[in-house]
Amino acid sequence: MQTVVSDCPIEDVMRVLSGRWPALLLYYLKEGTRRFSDLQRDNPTLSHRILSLELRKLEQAGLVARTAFPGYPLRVEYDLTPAGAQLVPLIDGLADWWEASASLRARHATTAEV
Amino acid sequence: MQTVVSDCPIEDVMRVLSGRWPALLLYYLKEGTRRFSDLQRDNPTLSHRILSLELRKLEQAGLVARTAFPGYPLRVEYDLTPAGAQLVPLIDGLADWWEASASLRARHATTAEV
DNA sequence: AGTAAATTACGGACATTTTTGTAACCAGGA
DNA sequence: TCCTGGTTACAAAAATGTCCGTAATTTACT
Repeated sequence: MQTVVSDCPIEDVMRVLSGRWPALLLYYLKEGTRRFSDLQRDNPTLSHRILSLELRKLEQAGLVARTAFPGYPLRVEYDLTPAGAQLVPLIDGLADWWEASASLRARHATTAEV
Repeated sequence: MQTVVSDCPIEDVMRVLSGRWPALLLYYLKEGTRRFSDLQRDNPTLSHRILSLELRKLEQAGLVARTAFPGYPLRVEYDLTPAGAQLVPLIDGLADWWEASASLRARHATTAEV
């Protein structure tokens, strides 16, 4: 997913949102500021290395802001940027569509055919 | 991206939309009925094997309908299902958000910092 | 006082799994 | 023979994970 094959902006969007974690992380962050370890505890199946990589990706995309505090045990906080906050309702929309269209999808799904 | 780690429907949504092709294919299909070979020509960098797999994924998810006609040179048509058609505007929303938030994202992006 | 251990947020090397792609093959007509 | 819409076997690449190390400081123990 590195080369661009169309000029649609949707391709850039999916480059950032693709994968299991980005949308989920945005969901956790929409609740407010979270520390690295909070996010780690929130989803135990996500290794800290991947968490780190995903956060960096979201940061570079400008959706998440990282704030590091100097001090004893390190402390780093993550928040949504304004752009990230704007995105959240759109993702909510997708989730709502998924639930609302469940019967519609089931009717047309391959596996549902008799 | 096969195991479920949360109970959020967004995870199911991303399982279907993740990757470079799903959103793009929906975009082509929103213009109307497309044949396999049409979609192949529309994006030349997509191998016909992957096209086949992606279409099958979208079909199983109930977003795309496949219609095979009997006959000489095979003919198979793909269309959006009602659920798929409902999804398109949401994807458009993401694309719009991406363009509208460009400056906002740039301001917060890691690489933009001085 | 000295030493060991814990905490937090990573980074690097490496292994494994998943995804994506390539090449070749099939059917059944025109 | 070519066309269409696939499939299968195999190869490459990308995503994801495990394990270990590091920094600086507090706490725990003796």
